[in-house]
Amino acid sequence: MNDADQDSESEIGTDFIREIVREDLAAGRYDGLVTRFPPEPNGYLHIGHAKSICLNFGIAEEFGGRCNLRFDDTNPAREEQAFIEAIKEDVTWLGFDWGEHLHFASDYFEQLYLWAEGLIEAGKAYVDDLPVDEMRAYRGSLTEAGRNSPYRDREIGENLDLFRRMRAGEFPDGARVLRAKIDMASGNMNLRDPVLYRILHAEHPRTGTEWCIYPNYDFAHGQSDAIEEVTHSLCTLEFADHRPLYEWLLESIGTAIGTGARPKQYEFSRLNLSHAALSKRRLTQLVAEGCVDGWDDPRMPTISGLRRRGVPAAAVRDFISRLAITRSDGVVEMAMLEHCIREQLNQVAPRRMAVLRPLKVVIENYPDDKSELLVAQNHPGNPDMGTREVPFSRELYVERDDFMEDPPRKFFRLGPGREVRLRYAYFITCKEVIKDAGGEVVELRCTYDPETKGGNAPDGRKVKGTIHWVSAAHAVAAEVRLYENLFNSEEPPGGDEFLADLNPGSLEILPRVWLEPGLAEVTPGQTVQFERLGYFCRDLGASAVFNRTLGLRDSWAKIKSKA
RNA sequence: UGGGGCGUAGCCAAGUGGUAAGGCAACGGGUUUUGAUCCCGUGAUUCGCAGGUUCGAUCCCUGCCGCCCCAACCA
Repeated sequence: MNDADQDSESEIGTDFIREIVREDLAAGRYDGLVTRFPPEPNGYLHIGHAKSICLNFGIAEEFGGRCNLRFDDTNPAREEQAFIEAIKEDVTWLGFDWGEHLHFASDYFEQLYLWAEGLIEAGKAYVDDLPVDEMRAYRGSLTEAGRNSPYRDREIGENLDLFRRMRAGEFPDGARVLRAKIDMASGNMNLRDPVLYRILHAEHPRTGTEWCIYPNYDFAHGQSDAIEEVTHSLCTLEFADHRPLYEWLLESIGTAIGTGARPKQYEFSRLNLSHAALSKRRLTQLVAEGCVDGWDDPRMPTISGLRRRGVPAAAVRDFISRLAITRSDGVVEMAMLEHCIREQLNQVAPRRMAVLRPLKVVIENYPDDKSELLVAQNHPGNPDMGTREVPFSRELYVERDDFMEDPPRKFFRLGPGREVRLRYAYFITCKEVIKDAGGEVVELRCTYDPETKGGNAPDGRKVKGTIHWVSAAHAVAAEVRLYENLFNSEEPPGGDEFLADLNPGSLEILPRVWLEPGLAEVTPGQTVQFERLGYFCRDLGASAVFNRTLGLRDSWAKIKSKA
């Protein structure tokens, strides 16, 4: 092995799943490595799914295997074609490619059905007529064993006949189900004769009305894995209790892949993010109740929401790569994600100037009819990104927060009599504060020092503060949307109470902000840094709207709050 | 009176019979025409608790405590 190989080897994680994959491959237990990402198309993908996507596709890449995109579309009552399309778009945006391996559990309905008949013939499955509530009662409880259904010992012939008639559409929804015959006294509820097929006269997005019985998750998942020759079936912890059933079914059906081995299921803990809700149920509710603008609202933790917010896919991938794949559950702080976003954007976002909350400044000693173009760097840390010209004139806008009439200690910005630097322009000194009848500051009269053009004083005099600005006559108006966490609590409460925890200030709209003229050219989806303010992304839809991806770290805010 | 998991700093975690990596956050300091970036520095006498085995335990054993998941014809 050469150095390069060792380097790439060391980049592969050492989590327990990769450890298992490494061993299985070294021991030759499989012909190759196959993983799969298996979403149900009943909603949009969120950042928790990104963890699974990065894990499954990542492992496939690292070990020279492949990862299938498989839609687990076994419940037509909740699934839609639109979700299928959205999910494909999100996986692609994240940077992964399933190649030829786009699959659907519904592709296997016929095979699954045949296997079900096989199970009946082997005396391992039966048709049960118990109504739902009775079946629940027969199932027992967490501490009490269940009882056998009175239909459990039907003849194989009768079971086969009934199951075929279920398929033929002779019975209404809910009339009967097909159950595996395992053990009604098992401590594992999943083994108390789990339902395998239910009657559902619903139109399926892909198979239409061809079927009126559908396999459920347990009967479809493992077998689909086997059909696709998946070697390592990775899922989240809540499915750990299903593993014995997963294995029982593959064993009973007798499927095997490659060298005769079977797919194996491994579980890892799901991602929880602070100040957010990461379950499809809750996200669906937020959309349905109009708490947000839709699945791609920039406040949503969905992949499409992050995208619209201006978060680069690379930042999401980096975030996921810093997470560990373990079996312990916890809550990852939003600050971790924010760090990854800033780190990424800091490198790639061109710098621009924009004033969000304008305060007019008049430079009294600057000629009324004059304007000039000043050179500004597009990225101080990366000269390769070049420079641009920004217009300067007598009347400007600066940020209201950059002026204080009675500045506290450590405030380095504008105040009566103070001198500051206008970024890439001149030093200016505040000479007079103009207020309206209500005592509100509405304008600052200042003077500039022509000798300081570009931002440096020939006499070597220093200035503590540098503020951004925009020329009033040349500025372009736009709307800016400021986003904060959707929830106040680190961990929003369960049930429906999570809605009460919604942050009412999660969206603030600034209808009229002023941008330096060049900003009119930014294309939808492009992110720039408004200097000293944060990263802003031109909205995908509305024109002249910028979404704030994230503010810059603000140590002044800390100093101020301590004082 | 069930079954399955998990407990290492505020958060995410590595580690493993030989004396606790790293990242995020926080807090100091330096550089700076973004109070940004960047750079440097600061944290566990201790690994849920209590016993035991051992020359030595976070790692092995026993007991206890705490947290998560499971009783859809959802996935």
